Formats: sequence, C-alpha cells, structure tokens
Amino acid sequence: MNRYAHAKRMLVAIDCIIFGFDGEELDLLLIKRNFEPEKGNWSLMGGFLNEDEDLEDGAERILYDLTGLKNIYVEQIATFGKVDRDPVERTLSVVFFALINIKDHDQEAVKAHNAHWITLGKKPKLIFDHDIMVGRALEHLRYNAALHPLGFELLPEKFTIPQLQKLYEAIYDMKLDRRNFSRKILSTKLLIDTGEKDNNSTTKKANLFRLDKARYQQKFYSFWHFMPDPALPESL
Amino acid sequence: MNRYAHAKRMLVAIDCIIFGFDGEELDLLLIKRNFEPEKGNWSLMGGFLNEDEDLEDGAERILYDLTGLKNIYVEQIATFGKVDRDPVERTLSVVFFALINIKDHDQEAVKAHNAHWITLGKKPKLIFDHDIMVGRALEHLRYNAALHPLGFELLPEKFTIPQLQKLYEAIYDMKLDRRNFSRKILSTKLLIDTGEKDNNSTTKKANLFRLDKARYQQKFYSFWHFMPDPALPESL
DNA sequence: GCAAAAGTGTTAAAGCTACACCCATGT
DNA sequence: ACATGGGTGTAGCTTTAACACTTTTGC
Repeated sequence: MNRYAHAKRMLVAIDCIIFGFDGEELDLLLIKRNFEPEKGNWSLMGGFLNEDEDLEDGAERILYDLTGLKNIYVEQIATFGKVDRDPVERTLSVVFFALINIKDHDQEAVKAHNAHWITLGKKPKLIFDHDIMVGRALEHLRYNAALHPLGFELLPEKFTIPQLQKLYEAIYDMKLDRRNFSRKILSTKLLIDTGEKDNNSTTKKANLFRLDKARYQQKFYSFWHFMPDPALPESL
Repeated sequence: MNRYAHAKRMLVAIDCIIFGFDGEELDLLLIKRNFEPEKGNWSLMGGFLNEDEDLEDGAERILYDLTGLKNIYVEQIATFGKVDRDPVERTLSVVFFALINIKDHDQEAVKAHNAHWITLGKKPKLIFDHDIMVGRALEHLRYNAALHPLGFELLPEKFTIPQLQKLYEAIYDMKLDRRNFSRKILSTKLLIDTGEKDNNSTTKKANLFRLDKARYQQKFYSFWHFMPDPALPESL
C-alpha cells in the first residue's frame, strides 16, 4: 500500500508578524485588505507557499515584498492547523516573526500593500486566527528577549541606553530602574561606546552605543536573566 | 484575481520525537521502517495529516497509535519545509515533541510498529531530515527544562530527588551537586513528600515525592533558573 | 539658576557554590 | 562495622534591588 497516494494535499500559507519600535511603544505592521476574502478587514501580511520554494525563503519573499528589506531577523514561531481556520479552503499557516528597525522599511512598498504601523495597544481585531498568532508572537518576544539580546534588532545601528531601556519597558509593559538597567546592560560587554552623543535630546545628551556584533554572536545563548520573576500570589 | 486558485496544494506530514528516561539516560522511541520509502532504515514515528483533522489532533493520533497513551506532554516544535526534504513528493513536516514515562507505553503497539527505545548516545542515522529534527528537539528540551518544570513529565508518578537529579544530568550531560540540587528543587515547593520510601534502593531508601499539580500549573512560567551559564571563553 | 534627563556609587539582602557532617540500609 | 547512597547545615562569595548624589543641557 502506498501511504502517499491517499493523503490529502492542502494549501500552505505563510503569515508574518512584523514588530517595530517607534521609540515609545511596540508597533505591528498590519494590512488593511483590499482583496477577498475579508476585504476591508485587518490582517497580518501573508501569502501562499510556492511549489518550488523553501519555507524560510517564502517568509523572506513575503517580508521583502512588503518592506523592501532583506537580512532582517526572522524566526519561525509555530504552524496553525485548525481544520476550519480558513473559511475558503483548508489552509495551514506557518507563522513567522520578524523584528525590524521601523525607520528602515520601504515606504512605497508598504503603501502599495495598504499596510500600516499600528501600536500594539491599539491593534484592531484581525481576521481568522490572526489575533491568536499575534498573542503567541508577543509571548515569544517576551520570552526570548529576556534570554537573548534580541532587542537590538528593533533599534537603529546607534542607540542610547535609555532608548534600549524604553524598548524593554515596552516589551514587558513595566518600569525598570534606570541605574540597575544600565549597569546590567554594560556588564554584558555587548555594547561599544561610539563616543558620539544623541543630539535629539533636549537635556543632557546620552552616549550613543553600537552592538559588538562578534560578541553578540558568541553570547547569543548566554544572555542574562533579564526580567524579575512575575509576582505570583503565594497561595500556600 | 483569486489568490487561492493558483496556489499549490501539498502533503503535510507530522513527525514525533518521543523522549523517555530509563533511569540513567535519555531514550528516543524510533521506528525501524518495514514500509517504503527507505524500508529497513530508522526514522521518527510519523504520518500524514488527515483532511478533517486539526494539527494537534493528528499528533495525538500518531502518538496514541504507537504508545497507546493519551494526555501526554506534547508540544509543537517547528515545521520543516525544504523543497526536496522528501524525495517522493514535496511534503511539509510539522514536528512535535513528546515526553513520556518510559514505563507507561503499550508494549504491543510499540512492537507492532517495529519501534524501539534507543539511548540518545546510540542513535542511528535517521532518514530524510529527521536527524536535524532530533537535534532541534534536544535543544528545545534543554532550553525549556531549565526554565519550566518539564522534567517531571519523564518520571513516574512518584519519584525520588536523586532520580530527578539523574534525569537533569542526562538532559544536560553534566554532573550536578547533590546537596545544592536538592535544596534548589525543594525551594520551588513543587514537590510533595508522600512519606513513602523508594524500595528499589539497596542502601538508604530515598523519600518518594510527587508533583504538586496545582502549584505546577501556577509556576510553569516562573520556574527557576536551573543551569549555570555555559562556560564561554572570555575572548576580550 | 532651574528643570529634566543621564551617568556613577553604595549598601543591605538574597542567592549560589562549595564544602562537611550525619543517618539509614544491606552485606 | 563498613561501604554506599541519602538528608541537612554552614561560610564565603557573587548578584541584585533599592536607594542618593552629581553632571550636562536648554530655557
């Protein structure tokens, strides 16, 4: 008996959760759909996997299409496979998660796809199971940014420590102590002082740092334990 | 234009990495294939996703088929999607990872599938990209067992602290200090002393503990930082 | 000179590591 | 009684959290 013969072929979609950071809050790049199904509603950027295309290549194609960017941070999060998740036809969706510096993207491409940066707090309801996907991606970001130096992917080449702190505060939706944060970050030796100052500031100008890329590679899996444990009720 | 019409439908497989613990080392449940393709070679347990079946249900079906077990710990790890990963026909594989107590499985079912428990250290070469999948699963286990109380899934209902320690030593392939381990584990308050003793021991009989299930649920995401940071060369 | 933001220092508590010592069991 | 493995205690070190003070800049 040939096991392949009787198995069902099905559609495979790729959906991308694209995070950016505007300096204050986390943003998502979302599409206002001008095509069916669910025309007029909000969704993630996505597309179907091509016949002759590796999965990761498909994700990169879709991200490039929308943002004009290559070599950005992309990670596969999970595959969603409920039978009826797409009302048109059974479709699996492999979900990828991308971190980009919000200043870098191609404005024309974004406009052409009718895409918009939307603050996480103001996210509209999305189609299908896309809301659940975003939830999972945020979980993933929180989980991983505490263990690996992921945050840098969301910042420009040169950044200040207070900027980095704001990013972490946005990711975890909590306030952090400025002094301890700075000490902790510097103790990783992942940052190199460029000697330059941040001229955007109106008060004391902060030092601009850049990432030590070699050390970043080396330390990716031994980042520090960043967040305090979430406070849980001590029932018993 | 209908985007669905021109997209390619493809096969979707599910492959399961099944970990067990024999008291000394980590084991994998592997299949010696008595069917084509790659008949006679070793592979993971797997199958095709059915038309009317959710992804997770498919994984549970396959695991139940082989082990006779339900309600075991299952997690989706990743989807593998290289164009030529299956030489017969393009097939995506969604990989799941399961932890079971090695004593529990249905011997008959295992035999019927020509499956065998094999110590991780003696793993034969597997077909297709299954070796890479196992590598990823081990990574996942190491990563997550340090952050969540996963280890308990691999042990029987009642277990001793030295048993648990041996399990962690097997997962991380390192020796741990008996005294510090015990203190650390007990400080989580996740274990309840049953008052019973382990009669298998030939010397001093260790206390048997069981998991505090309620507290386990509660603390799943705030497990302690288990492993010391991997020692890295301090270049610079 | 004042307000606002950034950089540096200190100290007490908590957690971790590396040990030593005692107890229970089978031979 | 002794060898083996299990349970508990402690001292010193490191890390962390919480806090105060000083510096730079624009107005």
